[in-house]
Amino acid sequence: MRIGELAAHTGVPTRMLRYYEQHGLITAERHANGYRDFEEDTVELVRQICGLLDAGIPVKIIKQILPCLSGTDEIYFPVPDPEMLAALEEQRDRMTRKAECVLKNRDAIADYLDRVRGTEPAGPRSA
DNA sequence: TTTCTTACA
DNA sequence: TGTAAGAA
Repeated sequence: MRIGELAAHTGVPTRMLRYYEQHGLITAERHANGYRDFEEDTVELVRQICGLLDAGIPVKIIKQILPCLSGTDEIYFPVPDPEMLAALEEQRDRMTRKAECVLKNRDAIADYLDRVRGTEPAGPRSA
């Protein structure tokens, strides 16, 4: 599929998709006219990359764990390299802190909404 | 119309 | 990341 379609399927702007490709996060074939041709699988890959990026993981690290991403959301290292493990531990901690912050803000917003709406309806909250 | 590259804000 | 220009 072309970049526009991939963008439509993933919600990621073409600008970023080209950026991902530049950094080797995703790959694409080329049509005779120069247009990029992405595999169907790239849709899932882009979603995984987004998740990682949203979690605050730098492209540099993503490049390292990319070959360890299975078709789903598993991450495994056949041969753990100490440097990478250290980087991953740091990322894990950052994600933990970020998650706590997100939860905190979610509750604050949910609380505000409940009060503004008067009382009854408590919006859908997972936890 | 859509995409390409390069470059600036 | 968004947007612009010129070409295919």
